[in-house]
Amino acid sequence: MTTIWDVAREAGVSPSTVSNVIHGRPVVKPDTRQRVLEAIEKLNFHPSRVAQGLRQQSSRAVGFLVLDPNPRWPTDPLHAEVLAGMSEAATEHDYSLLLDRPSGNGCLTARELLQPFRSGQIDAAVVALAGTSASHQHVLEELNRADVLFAVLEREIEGRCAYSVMSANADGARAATQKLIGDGHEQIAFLDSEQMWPAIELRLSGYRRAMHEAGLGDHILISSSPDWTSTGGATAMRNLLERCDREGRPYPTAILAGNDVLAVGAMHVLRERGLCVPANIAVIGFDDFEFARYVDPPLTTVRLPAHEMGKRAVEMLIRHIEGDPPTQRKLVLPTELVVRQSG
Amino acid sequence: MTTIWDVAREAGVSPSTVSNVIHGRPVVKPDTRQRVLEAIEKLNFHPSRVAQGLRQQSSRAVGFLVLDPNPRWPTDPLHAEVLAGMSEAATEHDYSLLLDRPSGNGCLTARELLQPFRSGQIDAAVVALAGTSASHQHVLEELNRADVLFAVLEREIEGRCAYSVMSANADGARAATQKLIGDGHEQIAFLDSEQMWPAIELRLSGYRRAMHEAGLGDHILISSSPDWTSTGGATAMRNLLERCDREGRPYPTAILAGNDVLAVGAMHVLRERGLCVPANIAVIGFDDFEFARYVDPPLTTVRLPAHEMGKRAVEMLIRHIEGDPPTQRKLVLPTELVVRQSG
DNA sequence: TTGAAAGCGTTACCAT
DNA sequence: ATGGTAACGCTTTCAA
Repeated sequence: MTTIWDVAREAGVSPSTVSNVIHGRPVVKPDTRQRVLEAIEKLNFHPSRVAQGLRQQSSRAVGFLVLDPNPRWPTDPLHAEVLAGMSEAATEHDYSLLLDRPSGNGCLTARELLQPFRSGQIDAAVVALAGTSASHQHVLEELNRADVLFAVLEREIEGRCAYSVMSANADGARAATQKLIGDGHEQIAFLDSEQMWPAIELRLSGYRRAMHEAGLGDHILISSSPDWTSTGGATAMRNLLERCDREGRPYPTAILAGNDVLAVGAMHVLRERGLCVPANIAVIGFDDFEFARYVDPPLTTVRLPAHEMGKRAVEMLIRHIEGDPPTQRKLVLPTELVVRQSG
Repeated sequence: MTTIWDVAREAGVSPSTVSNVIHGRPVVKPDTRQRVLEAIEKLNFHPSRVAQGLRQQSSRAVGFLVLDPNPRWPTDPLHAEVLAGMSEAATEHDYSLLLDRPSGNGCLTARELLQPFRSGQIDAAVVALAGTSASHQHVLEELNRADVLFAVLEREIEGRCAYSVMSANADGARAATQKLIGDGHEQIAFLDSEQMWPAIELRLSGYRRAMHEAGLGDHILISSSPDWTSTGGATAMRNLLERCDREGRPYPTAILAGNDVLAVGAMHVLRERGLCVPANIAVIGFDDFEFARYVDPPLTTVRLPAHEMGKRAVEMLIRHIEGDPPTQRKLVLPTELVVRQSG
């Protein structure tokens, strides 16, 4: 491996000078700098980030800590979009991005959680929570107690080095529900999942609120998918219809799905049953993922600024690391109802 | 930061002994080990991966080097699936996963490319190429010359530390085309993209071959999307139809899309024009991404073992790192035609 | 403006 | 079975 010593020797200077050149410190005389740069080029030298990390006690890397128990989480469009945003911000600031899914089957220890921080792999992390508020409370407490730097997605949080980046989930769900109510719907069902997730609690509350506000509290109807896949969404939809059949009550005339992936599965089942969207049942999704406008009929949905969330989260963390901590500890980005044809 | 020295002091032993315990070396006496483990627990000690990396000249990290010029690459279902597979394998072997998209706007230098290796951030990388064979040839040469360990996706490669993990793209495309021909289609168009990509060259060749074999060489018809999004696929489809209109020739009766994402956009346009799939035009996709079975009509497509490719690639690399290099330098995984209803 | 040397946390060798 | 110590490659004083 080529080291800073090799470069120093080649350029006839000391390692300190090479270091100064690398970091663009203005102390070096122009022609010395020139000699050093040439040596670097000639020897094809890259400073060891590892040695730098050790010496400076900082890795210039941020982690993506995904607590989702689903090992295939990167294929979830929302996660992917967040990741893309994170990657963009990291690249811009010359930070590395480390993927960190704790091997834990869900119930992970504080040790596991803190390992990447404590071992110096990352300076900070963006945390994607899974489970109910209650269940991940301890995770946040551990992170806070450990005094590590992190940003949580879709969840409020206090703490010395804690940031939160959210979107207006409740508002979005409320707006979507109100839209349906405005269209004359009264039987509006919500599709969520047994796999809880902070944003879903908020979306659910927005739906509930809108229903109550319209005096439709008695019509609140929820069906849960086993997971966050389209197949799960189909299952939830089927269960819902069967429950109505069994209880002899009319089908809902509108569905608000916890996300677009679920909505896609639900629409598939409706088509199977010969139910027409939106004529027989209106469907609204959540997230506005890439395919929302390409399903048939094009999906009305609540747009979530996922890319921006990832980007902003990383930017906040990097600013904090570089000694210019954002004063805004909590960022709430707007959602927007995108009306297409499904509802 | 808690160091190995703190643990040593707490347990009343030397750092070397602590190190031996950490690595489970059988030289330590059981009760010494016990004392050390207690100290580790008590002090909440995590060995610094950075220091380990420096000392052992190995980071226990693999990189995902994505040469795709699209910064939103993680949202591509195929990339996401590969990433999921990589993540799974990395986690299993206690390796970290580093995301590495060279900031380069496409034409990246050898320096940039090798930086993560040379700087000790990663021990090896999975490389997702973009562009034509010719255009990325130099990238592979640089990697080979630098003697770094890597696995290329969807591209054959020779080299001391080079592996390749492919799927049977050409076979898949050929089978899909033959299926269409068997169904009586003669006017079969292929949708590709100006953004070339190794697998697409193979898919295209499979299509061409099947057409020629059936004596349909004159009917080969290709329309290119500007990118690999559904919107691009829609554009390519529109262009194709307009070209037929302009030239007064009949529309193709079948479409083989370069991937499912493109197929989705294409089907959208067909629906817009009142063309019925598959009655008027059959559509076959490629990849079998999650939503393939949920579009309307459910998409016939060629399944690609993307998850497994990512997983196997990382496994090969790790075996090589750990001194047990796989003898098989090239892995070809099978594709499979999944017949649903679109074609 | 440049250089010498200590130290970041760990491991591997050589002693004991 | 355990301990002392010199590296690993870099940055950061401090001195020249």
